[in-house]
Amino acid sequence: MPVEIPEVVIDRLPVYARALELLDRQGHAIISSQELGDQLGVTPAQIRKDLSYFGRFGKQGRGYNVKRLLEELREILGLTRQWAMVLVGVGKLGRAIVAYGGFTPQGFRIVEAFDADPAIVGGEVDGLVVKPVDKLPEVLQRRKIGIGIVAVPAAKAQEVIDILVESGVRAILNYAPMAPHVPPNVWVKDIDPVLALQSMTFYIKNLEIPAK
Amino acid sequence: MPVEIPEVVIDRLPVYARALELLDRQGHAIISSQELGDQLGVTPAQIRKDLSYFGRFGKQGRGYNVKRLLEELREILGLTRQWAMVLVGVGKLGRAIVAYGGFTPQGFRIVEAFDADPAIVGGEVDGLVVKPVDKLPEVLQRRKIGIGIVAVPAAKAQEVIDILVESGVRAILNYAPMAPHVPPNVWVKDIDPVLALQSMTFYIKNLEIPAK
DNA sequence: GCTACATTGTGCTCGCGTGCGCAATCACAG
DNA sequence: CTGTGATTGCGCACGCGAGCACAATGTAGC
Repeated sequence: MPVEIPEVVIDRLPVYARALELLDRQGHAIISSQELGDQLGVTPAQIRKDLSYFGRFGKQGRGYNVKRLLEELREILGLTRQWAMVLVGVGKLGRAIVAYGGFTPQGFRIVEAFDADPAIVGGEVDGLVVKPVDKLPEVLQRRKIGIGIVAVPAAKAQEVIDILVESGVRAILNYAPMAPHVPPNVWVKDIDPVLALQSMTFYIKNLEIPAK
Repeated sequence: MPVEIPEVVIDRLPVYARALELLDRQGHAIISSQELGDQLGVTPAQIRKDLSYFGRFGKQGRGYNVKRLLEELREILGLTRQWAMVLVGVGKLGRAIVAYGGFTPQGFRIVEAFDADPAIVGGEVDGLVVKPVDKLPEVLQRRKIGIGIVAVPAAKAQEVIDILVESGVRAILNYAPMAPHVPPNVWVKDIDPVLALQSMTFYIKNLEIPAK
């Protein structure tokens, strides 16, 4: 089974997992690819094809056992363990990220915070003492942390990313509005609401009356 | 020129625009597709093909005039005007979004804020008085606002999205962790850091020592 | 246990986006 | 004004992902 799995497929798996979590909480024991597809806005064939990369989880004539499939997906995605993360950049955005309650229930936890500004270093955010960026390599390697969150100004971001990569981080969640350069064994996902807005305006620009 | 333009192309244009802004600020007057591609991590052919959907902006043997191309892109994307937006959901996340300084310099401004919680309604955030969600349709139609930001709990999000759509909103920036349903003439982009993390763990799950 | 029905798993096709390769074109030097 | 060098614009081909369609298979009812 050494078939190369397309990245788009991997990107969809967490979406399926989330839907299954909800279905489970709602008490649904079984679901068909048709129903799941309707809920998520994808074709049933898409779902079946995606899942078939990893095994045969369904039963003909019935569908998928919700709990079972959810567990399989969590296993595939590596979500059965806790993930420790470091935050770099404890400005306004960084503080909002720390305060964001969405990570912890999914097993992601920020365990260290860093900043370059001496005025911020030493301070406390949500129980974490902010450390200077110089200490990043040491702390990362000692604690074997694999995920970094970048919330520094765009101009400083590549520098920070380089340090994270050199310190052994393998996944980066980048909030800085820039295009990161990383080696092929490191994964980056950008969180960029402005880019999202700027592409949507293309479609609506002719249809909206300018705001005064 | 009624050629259908792929959505992926539209998604890349803001990325080009941002790079050009930086180049302009740095004093570069001209840039080739090769150089721009190197900076952004895309192939030069990609950039040239994308731009060719909209016109001929370059000069053979030279490259692209940075200021000129930036202006063209801003025009294409509808970024030459101000965009008014409404925020729905003034909890912790909503407040962080209002406080986020990245929208305004790009011409996007939150001009109204709504919430369902009576304890929040009437309060003030960043100069905006929070209004009850029942007032959404009225305010949206009167002020002709075309963009909505959703920052309510997942369970309430579809309901809010339905109201936004009915009230004439054409673009939605969705921070709720769910899969929205909208008619084909409405555009949605999801901002979902957890999904981003959950797909990256697939690639690094075998390589990281579990955090204790 | 047999029949009718539903839904999966998958081979295959189709369409679209990506990138190649080259002709067209522009700047500049001499 | 002609030659050289560089870079664009674009026709075309390739590859990959999405979805169709059907055989395989499990379930439930009688």
